Amino acid sequence: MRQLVNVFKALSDGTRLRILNLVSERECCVCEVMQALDISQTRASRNLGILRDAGFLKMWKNGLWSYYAINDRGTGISPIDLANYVKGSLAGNEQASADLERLKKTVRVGPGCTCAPR
Amino acid sequence: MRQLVNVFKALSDGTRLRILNLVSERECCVCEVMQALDISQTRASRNLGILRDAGFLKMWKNGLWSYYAINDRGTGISPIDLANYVKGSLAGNEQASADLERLKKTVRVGPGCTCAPR
DNA sequence: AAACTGCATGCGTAGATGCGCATACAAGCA
DNA sequence: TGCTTGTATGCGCATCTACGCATGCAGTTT
Repeated sequence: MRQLVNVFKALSDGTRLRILNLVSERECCVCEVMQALDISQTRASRNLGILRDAGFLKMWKNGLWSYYAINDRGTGISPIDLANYVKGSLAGNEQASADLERLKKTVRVGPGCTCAPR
Repeated sequence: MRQLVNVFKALSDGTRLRILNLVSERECCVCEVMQALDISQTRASRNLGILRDAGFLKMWKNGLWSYYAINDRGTGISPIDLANYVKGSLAGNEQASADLERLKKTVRVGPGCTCAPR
């Protein structure tokens, strides 16, 4: 659960989406990201690190430079099927399973509470 | 961009992931979510609203009750291909396009900065 | 009409987040 | 060994976020 939340947190920032857009094009070092996005070094480095920690990017060093690229060994994760994705990801989750169990025991509070959509 | 960020922000919370897990099972009214997740009414209502605003859920009222269900008319989005998804989503984005343009004009600062991975 | 019920929301607060500044660090060069 | 350079990080601050409390509101029941 926490891991899944962190994956989405990593994507919850415009700067990081822009970085992913860049790095999807080709691998980049920090200075290239700074220039391409016109952002500070701190900002570039920090957000690249967040994306790496979340599993989206891999990083390697070559001399003074740190290179970042899409992590092809990442955990597989599109908003139409995202709800389904979430459901699937929580399939073995203890808390989520418990939620589903309690859902079954849920009391339909009112008399008219029979859920008729549309 | 902002819209895409909001989609991910909506997913950046454990309570909301749990709610999605529930509502994927079947439509729910607020009181059911409260009970199944063992959370307050305020918390259930607010997070259901956030998921609705982000496009994940549809909502309809029936008497006193508000029902929520997966919005099947949502914009299509899945972390293996999520980076690719982001890239695709930003394809027509003005800022992202400008980023890519500036990337082309990027100066490779150092002499050894020729990006040799692995 | 009054009381009740399920849900939404303004407000306040504690904690999380983004990022600039300054600095640390490691690698290359003189 | 110093000096330079590309990158990482501790700290502080402004802002955002989640959520409880209290209350508002609409629909139902009596």
